[in-house]
Amino acid sequence: MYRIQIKDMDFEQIARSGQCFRMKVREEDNRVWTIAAAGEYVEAVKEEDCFLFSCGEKEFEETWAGYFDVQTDYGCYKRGVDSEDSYLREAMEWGWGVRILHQDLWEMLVTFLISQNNNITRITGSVKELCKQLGDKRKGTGLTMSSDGSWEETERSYDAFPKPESISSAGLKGLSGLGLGYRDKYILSIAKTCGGSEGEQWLLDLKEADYKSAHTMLMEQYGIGRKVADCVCLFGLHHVGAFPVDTHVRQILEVHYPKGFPLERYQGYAGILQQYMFYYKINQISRNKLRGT
DNA sequence: CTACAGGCTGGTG
DNA sequence: CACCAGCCTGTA
Repeated sequence: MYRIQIKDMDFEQIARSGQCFRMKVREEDNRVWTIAAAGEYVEAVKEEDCFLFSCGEKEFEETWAGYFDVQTDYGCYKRGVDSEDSYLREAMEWGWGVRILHQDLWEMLVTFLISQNNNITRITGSVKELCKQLGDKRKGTGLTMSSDGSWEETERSYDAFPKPESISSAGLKGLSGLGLGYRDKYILSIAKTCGGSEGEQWLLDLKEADYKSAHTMLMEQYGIGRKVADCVCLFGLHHVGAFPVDTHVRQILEVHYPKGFPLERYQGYAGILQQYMFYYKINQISRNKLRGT
């Protein structure tokens, strides 16, 4: 186990911000967050003023510190926002613990192909089922509270995200029943692109490319348009200047930024601000419930 | 029942 | 170029 203090971070908010679909609370104990990413698995709980992870310090530093973007000070971004911009201010206040995760590129390609013209509930279900059907079964370590009230490490099994080759060999037939709908052919196509040594090289090239070239490379792929390409850039390549415009963000822009979002002002990190606004928007319903309206 | 999901493709004007 | 019908299907 490993304890660490991380500012500006909240699991609930990150999990509900629509950037990852494999982070959820344990059914048996809703204090425990389960996180599966890039073939690894970890569980974590929030304590007084820090977080407790089920892994050791070494694994945390090698895998999860990067994943949760802990080295980045989000306070800087928040302070840089226009004090006159009340919408963005409110959004950041509401989603104070939102961060942009460093997620696996291949997983983001598949996940955001699934996300198109789709809703979060169904995306989550499809990703879960995809891993269950085609991913490796693995053993990981989780957290369980013992009778004396202290946390202890316990073994868990989980489904890893399937490799490109697993999806390719499954074919359209193997992808049916996952609730993918017409997106199945896009998933199969990207699996073929990413599979083998040639596919690995393509992924490496993508990682080395700058935002603009990466976006172009992504747009060339079957089923990937402007929005999905931007999501992959932001969540899979950590080009935080990428600013995905979906139906929600478009509505936000129409209502709150009729003259356009000030991208020039926030050049290089507008994607982070987009995430606060997106989170604020999609959780509007639960926010209204809290207010009693 | 209809409308709509963190859109994209392919065809048309 | 701009425009847009059609697409799978679960959920509100």
